[in-house]
Amino acid sequence: MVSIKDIARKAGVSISTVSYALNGSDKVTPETCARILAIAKEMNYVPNAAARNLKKRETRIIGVFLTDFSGDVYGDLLYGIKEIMNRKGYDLIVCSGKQSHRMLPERMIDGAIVLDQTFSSEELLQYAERGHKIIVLDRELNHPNVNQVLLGNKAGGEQAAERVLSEFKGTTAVFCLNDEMAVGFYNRMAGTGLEIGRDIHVIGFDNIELAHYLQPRLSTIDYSKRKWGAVAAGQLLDILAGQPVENERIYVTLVKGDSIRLTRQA
Amino acid sequence: MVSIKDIARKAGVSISTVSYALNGSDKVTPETCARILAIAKEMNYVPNAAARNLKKRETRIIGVFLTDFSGDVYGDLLYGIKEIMNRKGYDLIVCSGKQSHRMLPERMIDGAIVLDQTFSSEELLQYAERGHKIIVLDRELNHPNVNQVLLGNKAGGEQAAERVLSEFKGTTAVFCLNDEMAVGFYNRMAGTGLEIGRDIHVIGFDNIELAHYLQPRLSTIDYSKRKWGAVAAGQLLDILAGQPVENERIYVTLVKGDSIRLTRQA
DNA sequence: CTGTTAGCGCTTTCAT
DNA sequence: ATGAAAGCGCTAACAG
Repeated sequence: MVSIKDIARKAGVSISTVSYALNGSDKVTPETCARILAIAKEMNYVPNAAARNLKKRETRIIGVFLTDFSGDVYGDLLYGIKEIMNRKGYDLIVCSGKQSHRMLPERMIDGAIVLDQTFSSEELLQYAERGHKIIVLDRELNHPNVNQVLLGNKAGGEQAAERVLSEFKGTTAVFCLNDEMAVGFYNRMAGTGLEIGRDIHVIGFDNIELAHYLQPRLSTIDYSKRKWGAVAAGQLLDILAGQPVENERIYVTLVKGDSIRLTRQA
Repeated sequence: MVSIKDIARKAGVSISTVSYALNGSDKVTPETCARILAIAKEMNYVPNAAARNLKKRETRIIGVFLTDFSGDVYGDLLYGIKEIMNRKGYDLIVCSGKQSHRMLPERMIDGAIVLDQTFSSEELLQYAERGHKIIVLDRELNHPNVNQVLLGNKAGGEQAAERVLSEFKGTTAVFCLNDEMAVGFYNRMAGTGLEIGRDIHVIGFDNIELAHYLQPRLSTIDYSKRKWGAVAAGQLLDILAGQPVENERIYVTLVKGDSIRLTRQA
């Protein structure tokens, strides 16, 4: 493994000069800099992340914690996060499972975006208390180092559901937690003689792609997953920079399908 | 940030004793060990990953590189990988995008599983040449530090497709790269008057959940994504341990739908 | 069984 | 403009 020490030796300069050159400092003459860079390239030098992290006390990586890796929802969400993070020179890693709980306290990442109920609120609060910066997407949590971006608002979210239920005149209504559960419900209903949209009414959440292809087409609550991620990322960057931020909510809307029938137009 | 130095001071021992105690070495008496552990806990000590990584020259983390985070395929694949990795005390991080290309050379991870064509084969070969261990899922690559797990085999894979095409007697057959493309193709065909399964025949790959809900039901190539991931993980662990491994293939099978009609039963 | 010590590779003051 | 040197937090000889 070639280190700056090797480069320094070969270039006949000190390691600090190499470090400066490698980091584009203007403390080194363009000539020296160019020479060092050339030697570094020739020697296939690659900086060592652990050493840099240890010294700088930051990794420029943020972690996203998910309950699992499956599901249609995460793709856009992560895209939204990544887009914002990369723009600010932060890298993104996605983690799941028990072992991932060490990442934040052991300082492998500079901050976290959490959509994973296996992190208890006490645990997160403890991290926050130690100075770690966290955005939660799946709960409310009050701490200077924690911010939240939740779904729904007075103009859309729960109100849409409430309106649906209040206007609904049928016999049985089912409000599924999300579209995936709705799909499971569809499957369970198949062959029972009960018809969705007539005998039983279903409404989902997330508006996954599959919802469009169900028969009858699923009514569901939609929102921009990418926006959700982007807002979360922006907030994390802000609190990492020591700026105060307000909690935010992502608008949600009702996408009408045929799995539920209302008396009036929704 | 509390370090082993702080613990050592408080416990009245040296930092090496603390380190030994923390790592469960039998070089420390149970009493000393217990006392140190208690103090560590009391002080909310958490080890610093960067320092450990720097010293030990390993991170016990492996990276999975994907072209993007979306899609139905990755969930099971990652589950398969994680299951095996965690069992051996390795952590898993999932990465995507340009910045993720630094992870391996900068030694933030001990090895990589690649399903991402934005990594050129030359790039991967270069990493392998420097000693990094890699499993590729999306190409063939011959190097002692690289292994591959590809889909398909003589009994299933390409042969299924070949058989489908050879037995097919219609006018137009479309072999989509994967189910997602097939879905796009269905949508493009909608309202054209052409009927899938009669005028145009389609076969996909991956057997994503959505395939079951398409009308007509999509014929597709199926395989165990979880197995794919598990085999890849197992191979990576083997080459990390310095053991020789053989390239492997994952069996694939044809799932017959109504999007293609064969003369004989497939 | 415990302590001393020498780094791992890097950044960054401070001196020259 | 460059170098010397300290030290980030940890592990692991080696010495006692």
